[in-house]
Amino acid sequence: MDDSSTRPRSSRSTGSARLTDVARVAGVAPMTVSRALNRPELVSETTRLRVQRAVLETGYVPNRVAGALASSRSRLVALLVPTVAHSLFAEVVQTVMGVLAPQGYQVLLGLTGYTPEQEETILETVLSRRPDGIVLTGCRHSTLTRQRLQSASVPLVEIWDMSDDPLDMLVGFSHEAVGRAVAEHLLARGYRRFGLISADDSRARFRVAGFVAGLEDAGEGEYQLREVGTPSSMPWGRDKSAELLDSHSLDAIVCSSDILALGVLAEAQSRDLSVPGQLAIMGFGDSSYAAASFPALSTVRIDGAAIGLRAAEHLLQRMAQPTFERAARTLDVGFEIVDRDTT
Amino acid sequence: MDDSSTRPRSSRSTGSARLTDVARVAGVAPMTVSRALNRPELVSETTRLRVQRAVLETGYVPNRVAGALASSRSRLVALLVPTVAHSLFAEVVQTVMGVLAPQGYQVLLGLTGYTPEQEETILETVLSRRPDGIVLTGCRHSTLTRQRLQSASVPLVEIWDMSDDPLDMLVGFSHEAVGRAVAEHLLARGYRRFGLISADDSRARFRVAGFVAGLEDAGEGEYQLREVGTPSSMPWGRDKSAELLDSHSLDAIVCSSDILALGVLAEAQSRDLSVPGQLAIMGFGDSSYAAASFPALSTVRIDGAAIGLRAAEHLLQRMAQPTFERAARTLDVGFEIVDRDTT
DNA sequence: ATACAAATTGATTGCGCTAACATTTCCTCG
DNA sequence: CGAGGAAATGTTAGCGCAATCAATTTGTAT
Repeated sequence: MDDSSTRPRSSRSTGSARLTDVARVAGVAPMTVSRALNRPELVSETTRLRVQRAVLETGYVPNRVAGALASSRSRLVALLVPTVAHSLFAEVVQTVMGVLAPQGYQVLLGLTGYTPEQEETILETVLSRRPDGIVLTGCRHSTLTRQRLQSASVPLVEIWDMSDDPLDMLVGFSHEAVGRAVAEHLLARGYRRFGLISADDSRARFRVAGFVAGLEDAGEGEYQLREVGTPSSMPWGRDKSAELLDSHSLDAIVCSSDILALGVLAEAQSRDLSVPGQLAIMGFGDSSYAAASFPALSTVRIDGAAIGLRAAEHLLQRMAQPTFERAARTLDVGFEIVDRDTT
Repeated sequence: MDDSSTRPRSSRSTGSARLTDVARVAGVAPMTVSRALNRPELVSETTRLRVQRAVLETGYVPNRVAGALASSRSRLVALLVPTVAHSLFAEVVQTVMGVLAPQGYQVLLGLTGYTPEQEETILETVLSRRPDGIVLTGCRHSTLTRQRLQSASVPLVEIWDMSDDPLDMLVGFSHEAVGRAVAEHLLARGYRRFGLISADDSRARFRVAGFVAGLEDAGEGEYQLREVGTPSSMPWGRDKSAELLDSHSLDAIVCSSDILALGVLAEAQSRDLSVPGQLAIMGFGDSSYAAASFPALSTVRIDGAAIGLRAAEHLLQRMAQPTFERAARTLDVGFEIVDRDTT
């Protein structure tokens, strides 16, 4: 009999169909419904179909909140990036989600800005959701952040950076190496007097440090540094380059992002400086528009998709085998200097 | 007494500190700890401090999964966009999160691609988390999607589109109106023979339809349409414009995104066509690089930040007052034709 | 047929928290 | 100084699901 008319409900219930409702309609035990939905291979074909029909009839939508509590598996991955308003991080988000979604993981997105304080706050709220895995941008975290991550013992991938002692897994590239490579590249092309325009975030600073180290190693070149606030934008690039050009005689300006470089380019054009004849310009990121600017922007290409892909894959592997391989795994995806028409 | 040495734990427990552990250390009831953390105004100053100290001592991180189950409030907002690899949607994500995070809401991100099927799948998994609110891109949903949204009765904002019968709240602009406005604008400038390069997503198609309607209303102009796949890219723009220019004599090419327009621009330059003298080009979106291309790209500006902001605000209001004002609220944020140097 | 293992289904219990109500403590005022 | 109410705290009982183990059915070999 199917007397589904009366069902007692406490005042705290949400009112929507539950597992037990489906079970009653299908004429099986709640546990069997749970299995039919989550581990169909444990259930006979006939009951599976009956359950399926009952689900449709009741309009049942599983409550994964309850499921997560009961099983201590949230099927949630936290993804923490500074921003999505930057195409490189957007690419990472896009790729990570593309890999995780088919595996049944949902993504809890967190924007940390560029400050450790915000990272700390957001990490706490994120951990309270008990994610099965975390992808975290950067390797420099506050002490509290490191403590929390360690005691949470959640599979973790740090991305977008290199470190000698990652907390768990790591997929990225060395910002210092980028800076050095750019320095060597530009020195080789004969540029000597550099302006540096850098965002005030820690990774951009590492690239600057690498650049300076590159000059020192070569024993050549001099530089002027200007920092800009976040988010980087064309006006920042334009203003700071104007400042630099007004006060110094420069061969080249190196920027911590393509968008800043575009601002520099605009400033150069407004001064009728030939690029790269009178002023060379170097960006960072190889954004989609870098190739389309005129002249086409020289820059450093970072493969955000590769980082996202590998990070997600590592995470999946670790989540599937939580105990296996606790040794840190580090992957350097490298970078590439793209020599277009501004250097 | 503080005999916190032995605490019985079932095999199903996760092992980390719970509310009861904090309560024992603080010497109060679990419920008091819950209140001290979630509704501190209900708790005396002294106990609040004792609880705070106990939290630090135990390293307690609240389990919001359990909290959500018990209270039927997840403090989760689902945000569904086609992609974040497009700066306009990234801007929406950025803004929505910027508004919601300070209010204690976390964001569950879903990428729907541009297909109703994916939207359907993702919506189901999203609903299983029992979000307190949903921001959904677009107004055209499958029947199942509409049913699910209605029976879930979750505060909902549809964005990025206009509709006469929104499911709940709506913040966007009319794609048809964009198409018409572009048609009128270009006709007024004397262009008559148009190429249209459009992505194969429904909203881009509406803009095309609007454009065509604009031509028909004016009784002037002719057009050739080419559709491209997603994601849009410079090569798509370049290839399709080459195809169009090879077979037709055109005054202007209208694209469904700036990145396509950049491809058209590249093709025009490779053919030594003067822009806009021999070929005018129109983009869509006013991406950051539109102003930086050479010549600077004419386009249609959409204020993604405004959409995200208003959508989040509407959602917050509705979530705070679930029963109040069930009447649909619609907001048209409009758009603006940005006339730069390619038209 | 009978015994035994494998496959399938069911009953119980608890994940960690908060709603709802009960109780105690504190304060105010006649 | 005790009544009465407000403020603070405690107790109980789930939220909806899956881990666990028990019970049943099915299949198979002798």
